[in-house]
Amino acid sequence: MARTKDPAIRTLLLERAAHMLRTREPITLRSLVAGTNVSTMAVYTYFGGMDGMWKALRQEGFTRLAARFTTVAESADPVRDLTALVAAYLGNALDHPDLYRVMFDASFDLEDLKAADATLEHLVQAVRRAKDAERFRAGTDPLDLAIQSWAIAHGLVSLVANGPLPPRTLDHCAPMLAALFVSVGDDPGRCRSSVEHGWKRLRLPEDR
Amino acid sequence: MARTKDPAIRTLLLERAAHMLRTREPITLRSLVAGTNVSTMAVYTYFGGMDGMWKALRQEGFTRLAARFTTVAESADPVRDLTALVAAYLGNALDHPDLYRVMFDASFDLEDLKAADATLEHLVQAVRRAKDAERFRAGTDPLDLAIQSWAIAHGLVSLVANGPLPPRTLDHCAPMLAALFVSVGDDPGRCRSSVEHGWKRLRLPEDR
DNA sequence: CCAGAAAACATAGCATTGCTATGCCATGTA
DNA sequence: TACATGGCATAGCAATGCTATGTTTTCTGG
Repeated sequence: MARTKDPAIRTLLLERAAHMLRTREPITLRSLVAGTNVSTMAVYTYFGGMDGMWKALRQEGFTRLAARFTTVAESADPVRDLTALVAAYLGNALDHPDLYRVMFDASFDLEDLKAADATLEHLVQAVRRAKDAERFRAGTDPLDLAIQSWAIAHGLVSLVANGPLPPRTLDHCAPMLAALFVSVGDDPGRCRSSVEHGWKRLRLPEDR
Repeated sequence: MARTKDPAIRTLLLERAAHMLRTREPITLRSLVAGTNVSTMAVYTYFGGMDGMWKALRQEGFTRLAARFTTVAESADPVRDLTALVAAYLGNALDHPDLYRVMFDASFDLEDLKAADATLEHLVQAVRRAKDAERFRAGTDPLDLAIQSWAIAHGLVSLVANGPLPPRTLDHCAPMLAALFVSVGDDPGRCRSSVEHGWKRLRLPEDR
């Protein structure tokens, strides 16, 4: 009945946007389509405008984060796994700092919230497993502890990604997580070991 | 030898910008000077451009934060005071959420860093007093613990101010701080009491 | 007291931004 | 095979930040 959209163009634009974000090129409507052989109108047919493009890019960021979370294998030690998830969170943010900034920029709408919730759910599950393994007290709310872990990770990484603090600041994450886990009932000795093992998954950049 | 700048114009523009930020009006070069009887050039003579204006606004934000910190009276309980400082931090961010967003937006330069360091120093001093009072272990680095407290506050408040999480999320701050303080040696019972007393200073908005 | 100069200030115009109006063309359907 | 629908290209719009240029004001040196 009519011409159909080509999804390849959508991903082409998104990848180009992500690339320009990495290379610190300013992303404008015209600079985005320059070089490609699509016109500015493509941005409107596929995203409804630049705002929609930024939103799609934000979604892409959460998708990548979720993908990275799935690479964290489940072990017999759920506290280790939880720490590893947080380490993966930091690693993802460090690998794509500009994308991370975009993800938590202004204008969080309902769809973004769902994406954020989906990634948060990974943490919730890990907390739940730790609670089932009786590492955490029975009264512990998995969602609460997941949010607290998230807040620690996000607080550190956003202070680092936005400039105020140097990358080595992220080393504070492990002891902070350990303090948090101990406060909800984990044995200090075991906790330290679990966090250390989980934390090893994070590879920090050299230039810090 | 020449005409001199009128500092009143500078503060007029800054206050107007802060007001427009609160009322969610888009701040553009022309909209900023509209209504006032200064021309667009004033923005360039006083700030060197819109970027400079945003930077000045960021500085203003840190100044307000520092002013709020000074309202936190020193008591005999340094852990309580430290908690009260963090509560003041959250309160300030909640009172001026848009200004807070601007403060931690992109483009942190050296001057912004100094302003941030100055406010961080308040926390460092509080930690130092707590350490002197032997609430924290001797090996505790005041700067480290201050940064960790900052990260908790910033993580929570930025997740709230940017949308993903509801305001009541900030309630997590007190237990997180307590967990952190206990992890560096404070007695759990005393810590809980101190944090509770310091936390009371925060007045959360009703609509949460 | 008064020229002169330097800096604040006003006006106008520039390139660039995101967006929309308009027409063309490809493609799936009847 | 005709046609209508929606993707696509072009051109142009208002608004943005900024700069060039002239005017006015005010401090200074003689």
